[in-house]
Amino acid sequence: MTQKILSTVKNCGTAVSCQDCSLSSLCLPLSLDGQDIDRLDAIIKRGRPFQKNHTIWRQGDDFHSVLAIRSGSVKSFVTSPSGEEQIVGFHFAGEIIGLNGLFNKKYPITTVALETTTVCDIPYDSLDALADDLPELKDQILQSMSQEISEDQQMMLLLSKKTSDQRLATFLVSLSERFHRRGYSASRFRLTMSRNDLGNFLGLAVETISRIFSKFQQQEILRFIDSSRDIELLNMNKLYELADYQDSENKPCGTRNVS
Amino acid sequence: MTQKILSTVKNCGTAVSCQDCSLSSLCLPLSLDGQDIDRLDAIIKRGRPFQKNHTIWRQGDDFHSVLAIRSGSVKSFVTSPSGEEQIVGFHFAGEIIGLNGLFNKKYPITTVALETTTVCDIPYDSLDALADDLPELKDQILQSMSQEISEDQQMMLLLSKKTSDQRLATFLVSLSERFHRRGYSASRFRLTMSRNDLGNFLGLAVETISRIFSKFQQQEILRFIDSSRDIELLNMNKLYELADYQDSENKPCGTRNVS
DNA sequence: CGCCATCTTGATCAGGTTCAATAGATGTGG
DNA sequence: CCACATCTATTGAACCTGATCAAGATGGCG
Repeated sequence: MTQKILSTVKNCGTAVSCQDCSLSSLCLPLSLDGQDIDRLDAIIKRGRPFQKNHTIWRQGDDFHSVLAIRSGSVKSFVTSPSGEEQIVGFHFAGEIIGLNGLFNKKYPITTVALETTTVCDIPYDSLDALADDLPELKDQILQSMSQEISEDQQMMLLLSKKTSDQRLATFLVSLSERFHRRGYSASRFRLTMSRNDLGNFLGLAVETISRIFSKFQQQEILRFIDSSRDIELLNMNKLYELADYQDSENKPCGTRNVS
Repeated sequence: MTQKILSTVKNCGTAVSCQDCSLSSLCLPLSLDGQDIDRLDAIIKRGRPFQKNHTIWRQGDDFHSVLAIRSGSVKSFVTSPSGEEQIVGFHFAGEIIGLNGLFNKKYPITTVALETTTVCDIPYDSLDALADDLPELKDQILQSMSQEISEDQQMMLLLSKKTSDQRLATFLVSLSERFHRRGYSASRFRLTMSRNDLGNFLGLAVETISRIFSKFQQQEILRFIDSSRDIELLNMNKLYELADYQDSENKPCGTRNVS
């Protein structure tokens, strides 16, 4: 069983239509018929890639677009008045970002590319007009925001109640499932964020992240391949056990032995 | 300057219409004209009060209604597979609960009354039908969900980065502003949740909450009147300073000296 | 009035942070 | 292409905030 791994994702080209895009079924999983997709297709702009560390938008910026990530990954964070930053999410190819800026007309978070990242740009004006005509589109947006709320609340539980081991295990399991759902390997992928970002997200110091990775390697729960960013999960059962994870019923089968 | 305090809120009666309800401007701040309000009014059910500790709905229950709280207060929490509970929000008179159950058709959280609580019940079927006709209603729902996301992300920052003192200060400042916005005193109100609930919400042990309240009293930042639930904030500036609060620009003026 | 919940306070403990030093990776220009 | 500079990751040791355990105090409610 050979599964493609994340690094094989390629920008599907700048001239391709939504209908033909390999991400279409993930990107906006709309129940739109052909004609509606064409309309969406017509308003989407495909820009040039963002470089690593490029700020895509800043907290407080006027809302202008929703983006579908075609390849690469980003982090999003809120900044407190005193300048402290809290990463509130990572996003990967096939995911939509910027939706919750729609209704205040301002982006509530800052979003930065973790690596070279290509996106489809869905400008606000056109989206708004389209959404007025298509109730299904609004429903999709609502669905997606509803899911975001649930995820954020799971995150509150993690930050409030879980130990450092449990936090990292939860994170890995959740990444694994996200990749699996999109057709990538559930057990082997690249961590595109730094240890610092990881610690920030999970409410832990960098050093703690490092120590837990070392411990997990020693316990043969996981290992790194070539670099500290390419990870292979060796004992999914143990990870799930540690994580006390919400969706453990849906865990991908046969993930114990790899590729 | 005498402001009504929270305990003076009364159920506005079971026969009153939305239009005449004293909460109408808070409850659903819809830009609905008279006719639309009448339609909403027609579908709202006004049931009898929930007793303290009554479970209004449980995580995973089929979605049936959105509720507008007319008087009283509730807590909402998520439960992890292993049974750990994390309170993700408190809600008071004039607030709407249950919206994010709408699109999975299941309530994603459990909601329990903190005291005797009366609500307006807006049944799902009717709401759904109404929302299809009224794009503004959907926009209101989106707006409200968008705000929830931002609040949850502020909460992530709090749980991940703030000290125990800062957490409690942030909580008090945020409660104060919520009450102020609804016309109640910003400096004196009742904490309807237990120290346990507070600790759970803020990611701290009960004992820690107790100790910080004691410390804050000693520093004359606040005091309790008659009981450990009736609080008066004496030094709002100090609280804001501790809290590093998002909306400190909007803080109510003249809240330093009380009533 | 008395019981059980909730709240407070004290003493000890521990998980995770901080500080510090080293090792490894990445990138740049000569 | 290698040498140097910089950024990122790992590991160790000391420390500290908040948790836990334990014992009273308060108070709401039958």
